[in-house]
Amino acid sequence: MERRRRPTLADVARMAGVDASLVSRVLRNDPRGFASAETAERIRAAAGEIGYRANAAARGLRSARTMTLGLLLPGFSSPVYASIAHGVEERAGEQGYGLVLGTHAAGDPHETITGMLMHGRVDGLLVSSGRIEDRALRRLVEQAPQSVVLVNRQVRGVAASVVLRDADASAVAVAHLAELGHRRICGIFGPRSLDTMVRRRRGFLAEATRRGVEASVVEMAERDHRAGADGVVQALKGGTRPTALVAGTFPMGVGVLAGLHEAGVDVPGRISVVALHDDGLADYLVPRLTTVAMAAERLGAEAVDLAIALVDGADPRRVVVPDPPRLVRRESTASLISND
Amino acid sequence: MERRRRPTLADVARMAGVDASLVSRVLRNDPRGFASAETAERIRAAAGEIGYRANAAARGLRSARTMTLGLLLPGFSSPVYASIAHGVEERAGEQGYGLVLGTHAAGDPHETITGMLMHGRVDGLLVSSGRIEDRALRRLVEQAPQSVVLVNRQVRGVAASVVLRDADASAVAVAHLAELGHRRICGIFGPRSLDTMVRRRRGFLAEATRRGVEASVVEMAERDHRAGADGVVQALKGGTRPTALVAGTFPMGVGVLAGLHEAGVDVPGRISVVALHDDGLADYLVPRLTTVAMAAERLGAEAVDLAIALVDGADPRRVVVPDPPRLVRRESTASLISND
DNA sequence: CTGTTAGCGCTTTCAT
DNA sequence: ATGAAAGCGCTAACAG
Repeated sequence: MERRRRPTLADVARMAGVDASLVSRVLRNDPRGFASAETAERIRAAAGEIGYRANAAARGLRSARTMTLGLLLPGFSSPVYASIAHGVEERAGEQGYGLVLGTHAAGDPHETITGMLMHGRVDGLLVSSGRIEDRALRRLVEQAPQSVVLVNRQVRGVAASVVLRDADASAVAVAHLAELGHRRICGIFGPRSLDTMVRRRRGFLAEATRRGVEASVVEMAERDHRAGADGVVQALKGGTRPTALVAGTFPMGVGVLAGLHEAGVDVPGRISVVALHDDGLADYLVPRLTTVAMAAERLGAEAVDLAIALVDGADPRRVVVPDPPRLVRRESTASLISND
Repeated sequence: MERRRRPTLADVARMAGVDASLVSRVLRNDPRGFASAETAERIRAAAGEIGYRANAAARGLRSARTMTLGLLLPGFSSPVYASIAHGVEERAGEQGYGLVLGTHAAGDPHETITGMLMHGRVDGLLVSSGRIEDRALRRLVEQAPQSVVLVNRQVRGVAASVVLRDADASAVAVAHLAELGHRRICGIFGPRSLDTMVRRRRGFLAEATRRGVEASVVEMAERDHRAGADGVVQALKGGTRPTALVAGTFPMGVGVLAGLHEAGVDVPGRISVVALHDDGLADYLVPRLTTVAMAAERLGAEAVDLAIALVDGADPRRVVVPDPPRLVRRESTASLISND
């Protein structure tokens, strides 16, 4: 079977009886080179007929722009990453950018990311991963300061980042519980090596103090289902006997529910539970899980905008997505009926 | 701030006192051009010192190979897609291929995919999505028969595809339930427009027949949490009074559990539940969900291998991942204690 | 309004 | 074992 050659600019030019450069300008709507309406039409018709598509490599080589962004994720497992990826993809598409995905489930993460950037495969890189060490990131940014945006993370020495209002999200959770009458609340968070966790924890403690609520914190090494379930054991073991639990991530919230069920504790009868970050799954848990929704998709979108701005020469900056965290009340929280 | 130019082959060549073409050969270990050990060492040293990285666009332009594969997904939500993506990413990495991701959450899916291929951004395309219509796929394959691999899907007229043993997975679920003594089983599946669903349904009915079990089927328009929960209502409404339910997907299984809880039906006391496809979440549901695990990651890996083979000129073929579906017994299934 | 020219950085014959 | 030269397909500067 003959594999026919992909049509090139020259083919279109020949067909329309004009020069290739004119075809290039017309097809890109280059403002510096208007063709007569008639010629333009002829060119477009020719291009359409033979199904011309500009070769991305040639274009990239010439213009030193790939119109592609890289997104580095730790994996696809967590719903937050799924949301971020979705937001990134959508916004990138709107802006005419393609998306190269890298998870560093496999191989050396630092090699993966530097590779994408250094080979010129992408114009900018969105790094949304807690697993890459701060100093690797700083080194990378030294080499390519105009190309790296941190997503859902802040690192000293990296000037371009986008984060959510994590502290406020915790505050919303605590406020909700306090209004339901809870006076002893335990927060179960992930490791302090993640700055999201640091902010959520800080917001949690601050709001508790503000409201005169007794707060305790359990710190887990991970932030997945298991960490939530294991965290429950620790939360119940202490002498504080909390009547409400705040889970630092959505998966932890799922684990907390499972852990409490395992321990024979009724939710929300005896203990109320709120998780930070919302997900569609919440409606199908038993009981339906009350959450604090944050704008994870917008986080991705803002990161894309920032990355493109950097590529265009703008100065790096730190963005906080302004959307206020929003309580999604379901069945895992209830008024405290004193049971001391 | 001076943005220093990225080093090129010529830079390395100048530094090592040789020609650029030699540098190219040495750095790629081109078998046709051996340099003396000493020269090669000098070249490598120079490249290392200035941090030379081949420009992907130039390389792609010249060699008409991008060393990049495209993966089209409907989204990141479902755990199966997450697994497939993970398998694809890992295997692509091992083979030296990059990965361009496209979901068609945004925009016209057909445009998204043809675009990636037609602009020469990718050497091959893995399509793992039920949302693209068969005829769009056939049209695409006509244009680029050596570049498209269907993942977890088969379409008439598309010769390259990789699928799992869906029918066998259903059979494993039915066999398990039959062995526990269940004689009336209802399967809740997604739409018949998805060939995975057709195969799972067929396997379900075949195994039921083989074992002399009374089987009924509920067909839902979707295959997500909600479809599972809604499916339960239908399953319980009929006169068949099943003692066990098979959910066509993992999310449906989650929904089934939720729906049964809502209906006040004890699992596994009154009804047993099995879901097709496994996920880590299963251990954190109430009750822990029994599943049939399929090799979704390997599905992705096999798709990558097939795509690369096609690019290298091999003939398209249909692959069935041989790994047998495997029962993961948890708490949502139990022996039938007669309750007629 | 349109054509000419040069060259992005690399790989690949073909010489030597 | 190494070099010279051509060119992948496109865009951009400059002419006209």
